[in-house]
Amino acid sequence: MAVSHEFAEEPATEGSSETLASLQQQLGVKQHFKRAAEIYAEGSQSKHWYQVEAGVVRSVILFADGQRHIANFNFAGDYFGLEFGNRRKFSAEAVTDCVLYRYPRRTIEQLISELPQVARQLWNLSLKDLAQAQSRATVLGRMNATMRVASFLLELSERQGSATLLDLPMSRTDIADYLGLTIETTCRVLTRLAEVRLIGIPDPHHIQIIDTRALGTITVEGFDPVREWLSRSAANPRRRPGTAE
Amino acid sequence: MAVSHEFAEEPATEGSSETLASLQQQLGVKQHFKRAAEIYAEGSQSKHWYQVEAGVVRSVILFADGQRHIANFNFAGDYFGLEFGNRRKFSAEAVTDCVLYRYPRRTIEQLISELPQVARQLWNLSLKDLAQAQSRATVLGRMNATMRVASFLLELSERQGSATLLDLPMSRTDIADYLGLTIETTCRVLTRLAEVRLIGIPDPHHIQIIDTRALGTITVEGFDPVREWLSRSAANPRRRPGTAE
DNA sequence: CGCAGGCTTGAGGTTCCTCAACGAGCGTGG
DNA sequence: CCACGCTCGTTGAGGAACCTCAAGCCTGCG
Repeated sequence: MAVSHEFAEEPATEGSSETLASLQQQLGVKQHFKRAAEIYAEGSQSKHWYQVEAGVVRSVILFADGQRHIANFNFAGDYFGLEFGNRRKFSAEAVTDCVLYRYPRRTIEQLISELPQVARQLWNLSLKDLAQAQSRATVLGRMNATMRVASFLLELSERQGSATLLDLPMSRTDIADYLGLTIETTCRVLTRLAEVRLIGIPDPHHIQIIDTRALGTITVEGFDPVREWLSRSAANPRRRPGTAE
Repeated sequence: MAVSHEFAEEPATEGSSETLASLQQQLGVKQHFKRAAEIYAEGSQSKHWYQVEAGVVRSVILFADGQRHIANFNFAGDYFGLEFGNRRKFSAEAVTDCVLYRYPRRTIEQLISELPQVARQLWNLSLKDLAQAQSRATVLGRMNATMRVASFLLELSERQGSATLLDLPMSRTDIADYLGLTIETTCRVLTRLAEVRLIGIPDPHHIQIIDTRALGTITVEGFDPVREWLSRSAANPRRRPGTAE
């Protein structure tokens, strides 16, 4: 029931989001998935699409050589599973226990012809996904490890209402596969960001963002405090403030 | 009542695309752009969308540190410039001299409400762009330089009707910025692929694909003939690759 | 002929990956 | 209760891949 203000951020839509949201009672089937459960498999028929009511879902693709790539994380309110073509290009898995609404795909045709507003909303959802996918392509194509992690943290922060104490429900491996890094590099960067006091890591699944602005500077300008810190400590091996030893 | 046509199958562009295509005479304005001309600028208002009639267009984003990323190349028949939000996130530039149809964005609203088929087609275009953007994210996130170049050549081949003699209208710099590599690395990989006889390079803007299957193997399984060739030539300088032993 | 721009190639350096080990948390069973 | 195995996260050492810097080449053009 707590589903209300999904994609109401941009004024681009004329406040008609009620139309789409109101459908979930009529058409949606509520489903529960345990952590790590598969919601649908890569290559299977795309007969449904989904909305996350609670929990987190990841879209995963596996390579022949064993590599894994995560295309997206879907949080409460997000829609997913709308694809072109009849075959899934990614599998969807529950990162945490989660609750989903499931919609039959074939009703889309009716929705579109009967409710132009819904058609517009569905299209807008895809356009937003497109913008996000393009943004990720630039991240993966042009950013170094520190920038990628910083952008991930900021993205997560936005998704959580600009919170500074972030909840990281996914594993380090998930983050690495999302950012095109190895788990080791991901770990190291997080450690370094904590060492330079841009973030705090109270426990592996929570991150306190201390300096949002500096994190933004990293992603935009490529300034790398990790490297900065390394050269500083090399030039001036005096112990940094804060760390025991 | 129910539309029997389920979902558009594989041949998505054909069949119902007449509706959308037939609009270009009524609504489209034909425009010409010289090579390297800017069609629209990053940050400008998105008041139009386009279809390429002839030539090639690139979508470009610039970073504060001077880095450049190409989100997409658009060839004859492609649509581009449909975005979420009112501001361009990328600029569009003519790779070659080109001819475009320009459509006013505001007519979309009318089209959608009056012609559900058109709404469906527009949405499908975005879904295809989305799939392609996600595919590129995995390429940039998980493939090494050789795999990226190979996948680029195959993509180009498909776009050109599975041709084996490819036309490369864009510069090496463009390719590098599209693949998230430097121009030097791009050059080197192409040279190596030619040395191992997977491709031929009659001139810098044409590439002959000699072994499509092997190129596919590179992208799918990660097998790297460049590396293979390097180690072989080190161990046995006269042996030619291509036959397993 | 000289110049400019795009392409190619080489040498050296940096980043990130690979391999390896270790520790913390946690459920299971003795 | 502790021992044990297991997963996940963290850290270090060394190497590979790619980038940076630099030079040389080719073609087209004034």
